[in-house]
Amino acid sequence: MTKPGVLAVTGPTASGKSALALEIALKHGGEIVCMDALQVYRGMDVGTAKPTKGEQALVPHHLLDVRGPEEPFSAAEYARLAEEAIGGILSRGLPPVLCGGTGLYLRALRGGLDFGGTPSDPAVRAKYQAVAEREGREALHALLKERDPETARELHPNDLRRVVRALEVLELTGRPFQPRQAPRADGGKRPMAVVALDWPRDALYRRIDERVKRMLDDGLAEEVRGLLDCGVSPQAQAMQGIGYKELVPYVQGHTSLEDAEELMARRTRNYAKRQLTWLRAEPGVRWLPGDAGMARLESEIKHIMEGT
RNA sequence: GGAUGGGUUCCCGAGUGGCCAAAGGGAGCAGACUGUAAAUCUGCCGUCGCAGACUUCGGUGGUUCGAAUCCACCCCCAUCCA
Repeated sequence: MTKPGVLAVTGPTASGKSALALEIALKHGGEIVCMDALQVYRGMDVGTAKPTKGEQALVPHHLLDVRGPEEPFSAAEYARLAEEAIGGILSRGLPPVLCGGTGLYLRALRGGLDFGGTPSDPAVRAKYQAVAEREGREALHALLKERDPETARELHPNDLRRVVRALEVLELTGRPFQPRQAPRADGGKRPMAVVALDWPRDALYRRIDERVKRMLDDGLAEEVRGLLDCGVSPQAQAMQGIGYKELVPYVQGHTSLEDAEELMARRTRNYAKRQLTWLRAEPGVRWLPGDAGMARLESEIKHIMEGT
C-alpha cells in the first residue's frame, strides 16, 4: 500500500463543497485543510459559512481561525501554512482533503507559485498607492512603463493593485516582476486530484440567494455588529469579504436590510462567476454535477484516499 | 371630473429636431489573475452582419428634408385638487 494522495474539493460558493469534503474525510479517515481566504479569520463564522464546531469535532479542520479579524493575510502565508498542515497529515499516514473556492490558493498549492522570489513591503506599497491617488492611475502605469515596460504592457492602467505590486517587487528586488515565470525554488509541485462541483447557472444562483438568506437568519448582522463593537475597522482586509462589507452600512444604520441583502446576494453571484472562470482555466479539474454526491466518485476517491 | 409630473433598449436613468441604436450605472455573458484574491481588473452587451443594412424610445395619426425629441387625440402611472 502506497501513501495516500491529496484530494481537493472546490467549486463556486454555495456549490456544496464543504458537505462533500466532510463526507469524504469522514468516510476515509482524512482531515480537512480549508482553502479559503476568509475562513482563516477568527470571529467570522456565519458570513464565511465556516464549518460548525460540531463538524469540526467530527473531522479535524486546518487553516481555520488562524488570524484575528484585524490582521492581514496573504496567499504566500496561506501556502506556507497549508503546506505545513498537509505535510503533517500525510506524515501521520492520513489523507488530506483540501476544501475551498479560493482559486489562487489552490494554484499556489499545486503549482508552487514562487512568492518567495517576490517579497512584499506595505510601506513601499503605500508609497505607490499614494502616487496613484495624487497623479492618477495612468501616471503610475507610466512610471511602471518606464522602469519595466515588459510588465507594464501586460497590465491595464486601471488595474491599480497589480501595477502597484509590480512596482513594489521591482523596488524590493531590483528585478522585473515577471509574474508568470517564477517557478518555485524548491521545484515542488504538489500533485493532487481536483474535483470541482458544478451546477446549472440558474440553480447555482438560486442556491446563493437561499444561502444569503440563511446567513442573515443565522445572525450575520449580529456578527458584523459584534466585530465592529470589538473595534474591528470596516477598512480591515477581513471586512472586505462579501457579506461583511455589505452589512456594515446596515449595521451603522445607513441602509435597509433589504438593500444590504440584495447587494450581498448580487455580489456573491458575481463572485461565483469569477470562481468558475478561474477554475475553468485550471488544468486537470474533474467537474462533477453539484448534486451528484459522493457516489459518483467512490472508486477514484478510494484510490486517492487510501492509496493502492 | 380637474391640475401637474411622468411613460426611453432586461432594470435604473440621461437625452428635448439631425452629431442617437440612443450618455451613465446596474444586471447578464465572456475573460484576466504569482504576497489584499470573497480582492483587483478587462471586453461584449437591439438584430443581422465586413463595410453596411434593418427594427426600437406607451399607442395612433400629424408637422418636417429629417422626430425619442414638436403638435393632436388616446392608453397607462404618480402626486395633488374635487
